Amino acid sequence: MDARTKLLDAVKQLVWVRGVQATSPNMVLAHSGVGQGSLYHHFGSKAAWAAAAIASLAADLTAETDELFAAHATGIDQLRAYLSKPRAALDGCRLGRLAFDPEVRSNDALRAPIGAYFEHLRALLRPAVRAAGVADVDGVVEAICAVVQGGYVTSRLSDDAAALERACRGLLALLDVPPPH
Amino acid sequence: MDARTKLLDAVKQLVWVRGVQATSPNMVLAHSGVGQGSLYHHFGSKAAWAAAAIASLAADLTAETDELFAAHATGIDQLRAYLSKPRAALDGCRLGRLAFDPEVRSNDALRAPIGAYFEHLRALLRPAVRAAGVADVDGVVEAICAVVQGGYVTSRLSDDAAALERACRGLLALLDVPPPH
DNA sequence: GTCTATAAGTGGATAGAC
DNA sequence: GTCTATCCACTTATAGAC
Repeated sequence: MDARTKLLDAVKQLVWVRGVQATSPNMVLAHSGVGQGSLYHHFGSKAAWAAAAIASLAADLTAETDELFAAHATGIDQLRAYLSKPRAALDGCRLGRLAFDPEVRSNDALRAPIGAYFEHLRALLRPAVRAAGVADVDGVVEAICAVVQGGYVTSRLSDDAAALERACRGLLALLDVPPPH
Repeated sequence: MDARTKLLDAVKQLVWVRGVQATSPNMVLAHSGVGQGSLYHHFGSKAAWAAAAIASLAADLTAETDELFAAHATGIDQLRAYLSKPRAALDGCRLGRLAFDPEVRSNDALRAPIGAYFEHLRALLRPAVRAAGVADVDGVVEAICAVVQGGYVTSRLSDDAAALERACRGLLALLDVPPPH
């Protein structure tokens, strides 16, 4: 594995668990086992490696989400699958957790790929929600995105991994989608 | 206004807009107009002033939420009021925005008062949700908390203040609560 | 109580040798 | 491409005078 790959993997991991602001060049070096010279050879600045990591995290999550939606034939099955998927509630969503990171807030190059992921997610959800026969399609699409992101938040703050599951289960009940098996 | 009050007000404002990790003693001095000696006289450390600010922000928000619930007689009206309340979507919830702040995550004295606020909110929501006649009361209570917190997240990441409103409106529709006026 | 001075440690980056 | 050395600013304090 070349140095650039090692660096990018280390940054992705650190950004997921600590965010951008709280990740320092020294941490990246320690976690990647690569030297300082290499970091600044492959990436010109902190903003550069943070942007590369966020773009890669967004690509990963987009691919996983596409796969999940493609694996189910009907809109109802897709909604059930999306809202019942196992999630590491206390770790946070690798993209959503960055919403209030000061360095993400102040740098549109970091924020934009995350916004694009959510726009893509809304596009996947829209036909599924329409199939569920609700009246306010856009409102329910946004509520589904929000319940997952907010579930991560309340789980973390209540130190209770079950809160996210409970919120998703509650929304499925309101959608009148029967739970899995 | 004495120095301690000026300091606490400045810290509360900074923690709201920047979080704990990204707020430095120097910023607190600049925003309060107070000298360095006073800061360390009134608060022994960064953790001390951060804890005082979070406790005070939690007390403020608890009081506002109690007032909102007390102002409405029926559970349905309370749910409508809670989910239609105007919110500064792009600023973030003053408590929820701290969920993934590294200094809050690593310090239970900072996290606990926020967890207590959400527990109090769940207790307010529970009878209202029960009155709405849903089957999965705890699930729907958690979904309501989560949709608000997640609405802040998707609003911020999509740079679209309307996303939070849309999510709340969608959830109200699923709850079969008619919108305000 | 409030001030100024000082300090050890880290963050983010550059320089120049190999 | 990778290494070590060096740099300045800032963070989080502590010390001691007033």
